[in-house]
Amino acid sequence: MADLKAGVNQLFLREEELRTGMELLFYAYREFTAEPDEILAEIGFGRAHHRVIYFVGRYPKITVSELLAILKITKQSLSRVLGELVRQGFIDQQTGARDRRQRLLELTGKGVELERQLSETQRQRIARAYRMAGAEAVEGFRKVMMGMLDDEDRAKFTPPAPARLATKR
Amino acid sequence: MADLKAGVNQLFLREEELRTGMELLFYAYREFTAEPDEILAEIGFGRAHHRVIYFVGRYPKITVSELLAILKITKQSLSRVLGELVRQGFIDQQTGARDRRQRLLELTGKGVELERQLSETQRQRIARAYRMAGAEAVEGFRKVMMGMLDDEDRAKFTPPAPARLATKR
DNA sequence: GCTTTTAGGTCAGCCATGTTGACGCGGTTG
DNA sequence: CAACCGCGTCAACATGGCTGACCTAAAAGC
Repeated sequence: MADLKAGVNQLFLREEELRTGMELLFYAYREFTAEPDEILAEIGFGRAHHRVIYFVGRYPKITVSELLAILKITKQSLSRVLGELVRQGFIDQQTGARDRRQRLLELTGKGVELERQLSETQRQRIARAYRMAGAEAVEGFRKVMMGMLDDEDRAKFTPPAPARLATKR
Repeated sequence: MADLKAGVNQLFLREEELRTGMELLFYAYREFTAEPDEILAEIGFGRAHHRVIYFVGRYPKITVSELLAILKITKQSLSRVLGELVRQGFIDQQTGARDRRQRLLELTGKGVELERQLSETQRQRIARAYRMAGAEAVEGFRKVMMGMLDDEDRAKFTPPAPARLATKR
């Protein structure tokens, strides 16, 4: 009887624990994107533009197909926002040297500035959370988050050389 | 000189650390929603329907305004998906006893079944991540995630009585 | 008891961002 | 030189946000 009760209770706790995880992800993601979204709205951009700017800043000289592989959207969807960013001078395209079909993407000065501005609040939010939680908690956070990813995405974090560096350019 | 170098290196690590946090959130959220999205697409629903079903399941007899406060969308947006869910028999509305203007929302059997099906993959994903990372890591994960929230959302987790229980019904 | 506020719904239209499908151009490669 | 590939583009559609206007019925305030 006591055993049964303990079992039930454990199941309940587990259920609660899992729900907590789901909700933390939902709320955190929403608040994480809220502030940049406001800035973006002012200049007529959306979250999609932020993602492109972020990853182009993260991986300078990234090709369009590499970017597509990261974002996992169609090239038509990417094209819309990328085109605007290029036309408005936030991103530069240069023809690949080795393969002249490729467009290597890079932030302009203006692009770097916007990226910095957009990500600043997010960086602060994370930095605050890390500081409040402590180094050990951060390690746990990373472990759990990694565990949520599929192998493909997990690979982007583990190796000394991220996937793209293994790709011929 | 050594000090300077250490400082620079620490800054770099910090920058990398923060970027890692941002990206973990991006990838994890995307994969977290991918599987339910597929199921939803088959029955002509979208992610918005899932959110409504989830929170109605989580808080049976929740009112429309409480739901709006959680989701932080407009009532017109909610109305669209909630209406479909009610008409198709996934959610029941009953008039509030104390306040007859209120519609208390509840999942039907059909709704419970769909909720279970949708959340199952997410539960598994989280359970897997928790299991792989260990109890201590989970505690760290929770701490960091909580630190990312604004006070308002954080309050939903901390108290023995969630905000809605303090609300008169 | 009358007025105001509140809970909820509805119509209409706009926007951002995702999708599919088809097609074109130029560069690379077997 | 043919086939494939990287990239771009046109067109059409769906989802899910948004604003603004307007409605009913119930509750609350005076």
